Amino acid sequence: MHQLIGTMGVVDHEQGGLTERELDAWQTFFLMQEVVRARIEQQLQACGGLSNADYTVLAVLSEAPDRRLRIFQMGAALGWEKSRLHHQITRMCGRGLVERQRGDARAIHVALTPRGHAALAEAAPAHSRHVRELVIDRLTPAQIDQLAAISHTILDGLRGNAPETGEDGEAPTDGRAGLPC
Amino acid sequence: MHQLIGTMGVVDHEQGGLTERELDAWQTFFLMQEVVRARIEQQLQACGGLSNADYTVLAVLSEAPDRRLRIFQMGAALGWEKSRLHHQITRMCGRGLVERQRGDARAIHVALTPRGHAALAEAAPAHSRHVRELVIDRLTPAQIDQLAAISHTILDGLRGNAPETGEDGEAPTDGRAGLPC
DNA sequence: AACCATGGGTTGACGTGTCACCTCGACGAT
DNA sequence: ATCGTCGAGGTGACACGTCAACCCATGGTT
Repeated sequence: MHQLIGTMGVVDHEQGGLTERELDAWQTFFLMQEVVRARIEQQLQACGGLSNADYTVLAVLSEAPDRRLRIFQMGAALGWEKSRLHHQITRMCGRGLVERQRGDARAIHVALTPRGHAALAEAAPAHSRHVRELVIDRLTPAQIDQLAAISHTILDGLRGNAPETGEDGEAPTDGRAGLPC
Repeated sequence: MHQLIGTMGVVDHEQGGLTERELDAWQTFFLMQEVVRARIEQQLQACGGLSNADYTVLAVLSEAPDRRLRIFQMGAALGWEKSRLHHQITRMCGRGLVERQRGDARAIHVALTPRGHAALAEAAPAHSRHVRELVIDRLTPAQIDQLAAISHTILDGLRGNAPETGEDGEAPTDGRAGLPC
């Protein structure tokens, strides 16, 4: 089925410079990650009607001190944008999985409801069994460590060069004539 | 910033059974993949206004025999659902990146327009440079091979257990009483 | 006091992806 | 000839994420 034509066109080899091996690694990784993501999402949806985002939020909340967190704390914990989190929580509130609690001044907490906790408890075993089937059990212990090491390395690299959110120092005067490449 | 609380709650260790190392590998992998995805998307959007999906479609088309493909061929090549592809192509048609061509009987081809080819050619070098920065150059050659091997292994495993699209043999008579776990 | 900067939180519009369902021509069996 | 069905393609509703802008309380500056 999948032909692995992935993410890179002919145009690349000459100019950007990825060797055949690098290209293959990247394309295969990218496809794999897409498919794994999709499968996880489907499985979670099928057994319990949670999205992966739902599950993640529930999991983080269930680990929190009082089963509740302030939004920006969750954002920091998950590495999510506040806006994404807001929308997510709004949707989950609508389904009764979590609730917003306005603590006296300014502080808004998001708390796990009994319903949310039940949903998590019900979905968790099947979910981790599924992760095991799809990924963990396919790999040798050595490969699992390799994957962890690779992921850590890449993440560390990413922490360095931030996605330039108005870094104030770039092309100060020109009127955005061309593309910001 | 990121705290790696990832995708799994306390509930898991006991029941579903992932060891600490496995859990860490999975969570780190998942986070890494999310962040890499997001960065690639941002970069592509910033230089040339393409989404990653756009880029992929353009790349596949640019490699095709006559710079055109039938939709289902593209679907097979990319491993995408026909519906996703349809929406994607509709959007890209709207922007003049590709065009639909109705060949005499039944066959509908999607063809790269000059505009689409130009967009791809413009985006490609920066894109592969970016892939290099984010991923390839962070890893040792050995790690690149490991990543490729791991990805291939997982993908092969996935080809086996399909996502059960009406496999005709499951729970034939009951009225969907509980959850389909 | 008036001012503005910051940051937590919100909102809306938009692009993306999935699901379930629909159309329609081709083809085979009766 | 009619029916069934199969596969290519399309459609609409909805969930998810991102972006940019906004609200508003806090906490300095002057």
